[in-house]
Amino acid sequence: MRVGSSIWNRPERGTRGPAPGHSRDAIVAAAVVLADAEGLAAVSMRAVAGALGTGAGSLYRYLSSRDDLLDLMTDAAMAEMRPYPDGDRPWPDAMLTVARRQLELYRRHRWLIDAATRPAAPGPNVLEYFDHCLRLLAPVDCPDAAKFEAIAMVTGVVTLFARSEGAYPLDGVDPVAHPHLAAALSRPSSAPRTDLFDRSVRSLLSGLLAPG
Amino acid sequence: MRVGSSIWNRPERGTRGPAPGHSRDAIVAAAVVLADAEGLAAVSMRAVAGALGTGAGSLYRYLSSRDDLLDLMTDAAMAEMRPYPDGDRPWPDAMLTVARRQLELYRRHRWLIDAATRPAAPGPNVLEYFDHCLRLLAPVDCPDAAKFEAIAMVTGVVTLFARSEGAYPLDGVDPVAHPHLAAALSRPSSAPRTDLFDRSVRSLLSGLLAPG
DNA sequence: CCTAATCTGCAAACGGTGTTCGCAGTTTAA
DNA sequence: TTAAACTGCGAACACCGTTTGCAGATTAGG
Repeated sequence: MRVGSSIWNRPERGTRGPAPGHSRDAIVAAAVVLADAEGLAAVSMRAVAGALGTGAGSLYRYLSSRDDLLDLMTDAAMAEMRPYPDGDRPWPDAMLTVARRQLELYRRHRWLIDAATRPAAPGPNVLEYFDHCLRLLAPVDCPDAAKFEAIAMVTGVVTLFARSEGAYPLDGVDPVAHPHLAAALSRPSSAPRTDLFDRSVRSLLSGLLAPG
Repeated sequence: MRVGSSIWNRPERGTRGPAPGHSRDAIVAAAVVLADAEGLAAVSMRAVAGALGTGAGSLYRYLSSRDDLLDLMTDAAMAEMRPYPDGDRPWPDAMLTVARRQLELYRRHRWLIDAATRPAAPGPNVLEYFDHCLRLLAPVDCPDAAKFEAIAMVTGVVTLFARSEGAYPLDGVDPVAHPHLAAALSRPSSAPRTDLFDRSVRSLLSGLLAPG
């Protein structure tokens, strides 16, 4: 994890040579279109290059790996988190607003769930996200480390919810082997709780950011 | 998601033909050893077959795809969750114990973080896990749906913690672009909170399982 | 017991992937 | 003007999951 070799501080091109026919932004934009339409697995170097009318090998003039492309895609999507709410509301409300925006972002770009979960060096828009969350948490009286952890946990919970929205329901459970499970599944489900997301975020925040 | 074609109710072999030289369990065990040592990406059909002294194509006599193998690996690892705690302790303590066991499981098999996150039909040991959690939550007075959601959320938070333990620290943040972030990173971190995991799980449980 | 159906192991092949490399041509710095 | 550095490109490499065809072994049914 040498920061010097990261995609975020490597220049897009040198000063010599002919003008490049493409750009990082154009490549990333094409990859995002592809991922939105057909999922992250469809984002192959050949497919992205094909969308730009070139060959797979040519992309390596702009990126050093497919992982770089995924990092750039992730950061480009995080730019859609703007604008961030002001700090004039109670901080739990403001954080919940940010979390909701993020959940909508994950719905808009389902591939982000996988792309953002991958270990990677955070790009400028991810850093901006962290920075704004810290700003919203400024009135909270607790150690910085706890704030970091709380932000990371809220972010993670958003991904959990986004993931769960595409999950399959349980079915065909053996009532002998798993009695409690079968019983719970056989009971008619009462009214769905629409506020599950809000409750999760709020209880996590209050639990992790208690003063001390 | 036809349950009839799932790996969990397909017989391992028919009645005719010579005795097979391998077994699903042996294949899964070899794959787990490989994943423990070199990660999930190293679990290729060729590598697993090589560890068993055969060819990649031969594995398809026992499994129908690599996804099947990953499903079997996941369920095999979940078997290590046993034994489950009794229901004679307060349910938040019991659930926390289960969550801690799961975190240890994820530390032992880091590949499980990725394998279990993948959408898949739950195997018998995963169903058993759910069943035991529901048993522990039997004294709680709230809808079954809320219990399902709480269990899923606790499970997800465990994966979040397991993932975060392998993350890289932030570094080299521009104090002009991200003032709050740079300030928080420059302040000396106080004593680490060792009870972050417990607090997260407990606050989630209390927030999601409030009576009603 | 014999035949036919079925299974096993194996090696080769297919289409796909990310990535590297060499080459020809173009632009710029010195 | 020369040399360095860059561009695009296509072929190639080493993998990957999976399919297929075949020889040999086993078993079920008559």
